[in-house]
Amino acid sequence: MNTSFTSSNNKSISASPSFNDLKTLLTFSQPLFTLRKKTTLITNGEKFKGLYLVHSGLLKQSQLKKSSENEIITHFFFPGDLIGLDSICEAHYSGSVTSIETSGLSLIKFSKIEDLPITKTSHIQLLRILSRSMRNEHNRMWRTLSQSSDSRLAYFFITMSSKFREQGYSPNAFRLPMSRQDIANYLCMASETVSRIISRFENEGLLAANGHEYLILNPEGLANIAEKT
Amino acid sequence: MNTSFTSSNNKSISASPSFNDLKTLLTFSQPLFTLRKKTTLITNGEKFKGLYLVHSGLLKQSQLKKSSENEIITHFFFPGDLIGLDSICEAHYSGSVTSIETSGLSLIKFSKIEDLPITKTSHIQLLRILSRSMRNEHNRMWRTLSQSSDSRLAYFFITMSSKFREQGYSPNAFRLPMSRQDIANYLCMASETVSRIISRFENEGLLAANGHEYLILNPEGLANIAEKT
DNA sequence: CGGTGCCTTGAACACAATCAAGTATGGTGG
DNA sequence: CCACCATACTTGATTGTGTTCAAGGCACCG
Repeated sequence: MNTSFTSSNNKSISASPSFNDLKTLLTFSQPLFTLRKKTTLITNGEKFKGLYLVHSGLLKQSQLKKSSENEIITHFFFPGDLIGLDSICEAHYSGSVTSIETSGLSLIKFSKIEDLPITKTSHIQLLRILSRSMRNEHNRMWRTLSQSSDSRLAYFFITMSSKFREQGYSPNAFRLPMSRQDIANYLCMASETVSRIISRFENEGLLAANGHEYLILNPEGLANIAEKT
Repeated sequence: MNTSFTSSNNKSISASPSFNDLKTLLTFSQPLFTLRKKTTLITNGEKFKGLYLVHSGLLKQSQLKKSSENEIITHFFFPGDLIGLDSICEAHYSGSVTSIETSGLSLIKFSKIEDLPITKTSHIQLLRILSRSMRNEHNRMWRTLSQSSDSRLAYFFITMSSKFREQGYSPNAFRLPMSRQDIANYLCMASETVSRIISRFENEGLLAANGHEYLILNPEGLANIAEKT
């Protein structure tokens, strides 16, 4: 493995947008527990138990299609993310959630929203979080739908890059634990296509990839590709 | 025009899921007003003013892509639907909303969520509505992303059919005021593709289309196509 | 070492977009 | 009411992007 890549994303979570908005909610948080890599946290159709807060690691939420056995990944959960937002007010979780890396989690337990003995203010906070995540989803949706594979993948790297920047890590050198197949399922393409485009990006000097380690060499170039149809 | 098609969807709205959940909210509803066909209700980036309740007609919400001039339609709003749910807790609406048919609307006015002097119960109702619409969005998203054009269009007709059934109209004979182009933009395909598939469905005896009037002849057949990849 | 899983690369194919006519339809003015 | 035009819709031919199928490479681990 090439050691010129810096992999420094293993410290505990710091500030994330969710945290400031959710102070009240977090007082309900139960003790932190560890989930080994490639372990299922939530199975498909499981009863809603509350929200999970990710402290470390990486998880994926996926829907399995009945017809074929290929999955579609609807979310990656990074440290600071809340798992289950799309199931608040529902009886069951949607899809299944599995850890990609060994992850640290805590459960914010409530079976129904009414069980939360919290104030009007925190309800508004919840509303705001839901609303924001809805808009993000929406944004991601039409991007994925209407853009070429090239711009989707370029945008993916840009998003990852700013995620690391927000958390105080280098935005230009990071490790993504998910496999090519996972990235492909997230962006709705074949893993071969992901490989091919990454190779091309490397030839064009946009980035360097070594296994799961990535170096962003030309952020502007990537941004240009992400923005064009 | 073939008169064997029954077009009976011009009575006022009846029960819709939203209504039971939103009684409190609806007390804020301002007087009903009329919007002529092909008129803009919300321009892109407009300041958030509140939710609009659709009483009659049909509207579309769309994002325009800067690069090309083709739009992507993110929502159709039928009677009983609320416009602006994805912008609650935001300063601005997302995208623009335009009437396809002459429509009757009322505004539920509030600039910020805090302005709503409503109870904890109604906040929970709002949360529930947001949550549900988030899940529906999600569902639609992965469908559109991962299914073939055939199954997307088949699913579209099935969805429309059950929408009419829910509102007490015939699920097998209805009028859809939107153009082929609108349907295409909603499903993220070319209008030619919509035409072609509809023609094929007609040849296969699944449905009959005459302008904007549609007859569902074989719901099970359509459902089969919708369910397969 | 030999295995297993993941990734890369090549070649052929398929689906849907685009380009290009040609055909209805609806609205307007004479 | 009809002639006309503009717009929407349909259909065909061609192209291109991305999938699928297939083979080979590379690293990790026993």
